Amino acid sequence: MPELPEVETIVRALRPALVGKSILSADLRWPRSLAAPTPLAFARRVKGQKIEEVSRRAKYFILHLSSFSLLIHLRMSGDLLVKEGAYIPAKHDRLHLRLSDDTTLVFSDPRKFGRLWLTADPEEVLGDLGPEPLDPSFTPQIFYERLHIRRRQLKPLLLDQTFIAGLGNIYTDEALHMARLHPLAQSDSVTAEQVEALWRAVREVLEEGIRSNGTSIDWVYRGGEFQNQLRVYGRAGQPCPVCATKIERLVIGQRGAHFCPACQPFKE
DNA sequence: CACGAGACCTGTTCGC
DNA sequence: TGCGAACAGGTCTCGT
Repeated sequence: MPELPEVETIVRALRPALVGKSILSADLRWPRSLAAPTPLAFARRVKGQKIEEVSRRAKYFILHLSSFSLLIHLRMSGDLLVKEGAYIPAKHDRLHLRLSDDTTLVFSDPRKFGRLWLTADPEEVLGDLGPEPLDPSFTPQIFYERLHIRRRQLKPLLLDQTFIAGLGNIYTDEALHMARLHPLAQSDSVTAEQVEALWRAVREVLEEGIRSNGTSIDWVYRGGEFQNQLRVYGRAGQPCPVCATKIERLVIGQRGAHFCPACQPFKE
């Protein structure tokens, strides 16, 4: 589920419920969700830690603890919620953190792809991430340079978290459509004007997504509204909102890519 | 370096 | 109704 806007939505929702609380105990219900350290060390180190702040980097949720950072990547189906009082574990719960105000932070993850890291040095996990697209330091000039250093198809490149951090399958398709660029276009052949359009589109779809509290589709529902504004994602066969041409779907890098063949013509 | 395929997982939906 | 295939918001690793 979660791309940058969904993770940002969760951060904003959970921050007031978590900051200032202490962790009384951990119940790791699916050990393989934990990337590091070992389950035993995790339980020992996390106990008694105070939650100082909650933030996000790319699609990573970050709990800043007294002496560690707990990083959580939700991958395809992960979710984080805070439950009040005595809590009955649910089927897909992978971690419970019992908190000092009689609440429980629950990491739920049906597909078990999500990962947790408890580390004193978050850079070990986050170090290879590319620029944060909504950060002021991410400029069209930097974007142009990065696009032109390599020769890659645009769609897989935008999904590459070392190239740009936070985009996933929905928002890349939406951004490429808004910028009128074909998902298979070569990164080093986009003009400065096209880069400018893509730069603006990436930021616009992410900001729109955040304003809508993210996208909720299928059985994973978070209360977001952005699914009602999708222009191409998941709309194969339906009319393009701009020109009414039928949206097409291609598989690129094993991911579905949705685009309008008229608005996003393929050259070369 | 760029790209495709396979793995990791469970659940839902679609076609016959 | 049943049953297998396809598909799903992500990322890693391996082979060409």
